[in-house]
Amino acid sequence: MGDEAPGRWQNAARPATIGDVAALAGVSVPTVSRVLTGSARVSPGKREAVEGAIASLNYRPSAAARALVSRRSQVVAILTGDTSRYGYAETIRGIEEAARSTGYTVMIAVVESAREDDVRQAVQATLSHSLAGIVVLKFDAAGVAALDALPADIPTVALSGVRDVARAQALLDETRAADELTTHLLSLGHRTVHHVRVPPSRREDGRTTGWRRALRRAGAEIPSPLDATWDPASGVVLGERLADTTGVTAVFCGNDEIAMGVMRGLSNAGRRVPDDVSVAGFDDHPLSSLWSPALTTARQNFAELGRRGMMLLTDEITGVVSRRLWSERPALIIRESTGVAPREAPQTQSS
Amino acid sequence: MGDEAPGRWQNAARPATIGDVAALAGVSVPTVSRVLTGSARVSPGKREAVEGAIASLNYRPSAAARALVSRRSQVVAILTGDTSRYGYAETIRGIEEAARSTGYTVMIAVVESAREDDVRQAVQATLSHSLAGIVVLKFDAAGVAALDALPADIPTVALSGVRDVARAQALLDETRAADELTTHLLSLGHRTVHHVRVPPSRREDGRTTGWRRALRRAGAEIPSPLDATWDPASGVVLGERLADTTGVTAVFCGNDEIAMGVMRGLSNAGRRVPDDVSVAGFDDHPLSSLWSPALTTARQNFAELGRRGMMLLTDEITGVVSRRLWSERPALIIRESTGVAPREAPQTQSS
DNA sequence: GTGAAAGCGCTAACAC
DNA sequence: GTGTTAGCGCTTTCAC
Repeated sequence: MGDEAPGRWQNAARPATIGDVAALAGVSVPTVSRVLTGSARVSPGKREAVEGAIASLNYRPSAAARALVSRRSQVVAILTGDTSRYGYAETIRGIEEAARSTGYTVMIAVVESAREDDVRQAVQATLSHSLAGIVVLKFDAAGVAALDALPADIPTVALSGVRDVARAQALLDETRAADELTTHLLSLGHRTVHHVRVPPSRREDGRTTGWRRALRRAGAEIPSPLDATWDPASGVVLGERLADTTGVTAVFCGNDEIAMGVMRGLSNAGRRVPDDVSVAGFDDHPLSSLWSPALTTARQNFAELGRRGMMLLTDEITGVVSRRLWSERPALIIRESTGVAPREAPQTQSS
Repeated sequence: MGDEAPGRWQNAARPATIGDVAALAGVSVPTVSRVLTGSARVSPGKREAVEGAIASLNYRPSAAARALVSRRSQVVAILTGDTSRYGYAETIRGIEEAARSTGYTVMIAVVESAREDDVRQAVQATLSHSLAGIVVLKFDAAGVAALDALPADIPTVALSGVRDVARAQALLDETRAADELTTHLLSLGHRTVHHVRVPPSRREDGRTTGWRRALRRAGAEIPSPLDATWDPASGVVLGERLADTTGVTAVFCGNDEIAMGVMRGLSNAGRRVPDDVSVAGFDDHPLSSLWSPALTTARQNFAELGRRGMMLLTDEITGVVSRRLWSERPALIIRESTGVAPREAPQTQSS
């Protein structure tokens, strides 16, 4: 034995197993398991021995083995079309916070587009990892498609702006908020409100629906919405175009970043905000209050949406009976970018 | 048999296993495994039978069982102090993109603070999930502490602005970029450059070091840096304070969002940017080019940092010999917020 | 309370 | 090429 290389196998990087703990503590493997999971009473003496062994071996139970045998997991997946844009990132932060405080770990699966192979790839990758449940961000077409592709037998929560009775859901009532914001603009004397929308998740998003509803109720003309991309710079071109359009005195934008682009475009074209044109955004982005002029908007509490969604998911997982719905109305934030309509609509300045 | 409730067990929600596939295809379990993993040649006939069975059973291999037996995993963890702020979110997006294109799934573990229990909790939670490797965002004190707490025997990559020879690393050379930006400001005739920094990851971050180095080299006075929080609004107060300080004609801010706050504060105090005071940021935030005046900054390609970091991790995992380092210098973006120094330093306006 | 035995779904080692 | 055997690290019966 003296010939053997010292610790050739013993000191290998193999992590300690439950068997090592049991051996060191002088108990059986199931007893260690009972201490770990608290599934049954263990005598104080053995419990201490086990805890000592765990500490001295720096033992960590294998999540893979646990998931395999118990058919349960402490991992929740987030299925989403994006991770870094403001609303998405904040929602993910909320989910992660609530998950961590409940002992879950989050896994992220990005659905690149609503194309069938992208959706299938994301769903397959997700489902192969034994999961406790799934949170789907139904913020865009990719998220909507992903939710549709999910089997019904796994705990799932949908996060979005549109009610969907089939699943547990947390939502921000953006239709109501957009209605209020548009109505506020009309109350300032604007004859109508133009609309620049971000890429919709379905035919039409709540923000557009609420805007349309408010105009219809007021009997105002309903201009065709302009389509921006997610890139704030796309708003610049649209702002310049709106500056060239007769009768534009108020613009409601799908989010604050697009609104900032639109304001830049308007100002490139010599229009002053809010003197010539009022501009409102949506979300209450952290930079909106610092912008000049500070942006009128509707505050969407995305982090809270994520937290509440995760709480609903916990209910789904544990089988707790709940309303399966959480909803909040974004609050109007009136700042400097909106004001009373100009006495007469400014004329087109270009050529 | 006719008495048995139809499909009482057969149709239970139990997902198909490799055994089900083998039975349906009329082959052995290992043969199915060989088709799945491509670990050995399988005759075309059996391969087709297996693929047919997989499709008709909608079979998905269990990641838990695979990880358990093969001691390998297709999951990489991201250890980070934050998920939603701009640089973090973009970096995570880059990691996820590169991971997905290589067949990995990402798991997120947030380290709440650099406090020992927060770090231990996050590290333990991470390591219990059998992982292929770990990417650590060393952007803040929490990330630095987490990296230190990680065992050396698991593939790891550090992402940050400071060189660290012990580990594979991707970095953005912010020291050089901050030096360049400061030097640019001095070349515009400013006698010195004030500095507002974001919370540093260590004693001092590269941005501050580069700023200090440029001032020292030029023989300029080195003012004490001002400390902002991560909240852009914290810049407003500092901007107002700088407006009250004699001799402030140029300010270099730790990131663009703080710079926007500082500009708002300066403008609250009646200072014009860049006529009275030049302001530079760092990062090239998507809104920086839309701000009025458009922000001078250094572009940090965080998404690329994430992608490159993930590629380095793949090398670490597969044992490919590589330089274990990727680095890029942020490019200077000169826009409207910086200009030549005013003829004489503006006097304090307050009281 | 505690241990022995079984087995989760899969891959690795080894025959043939 | 293909099947048989063994076993990854745990939890879960089931005796005692």
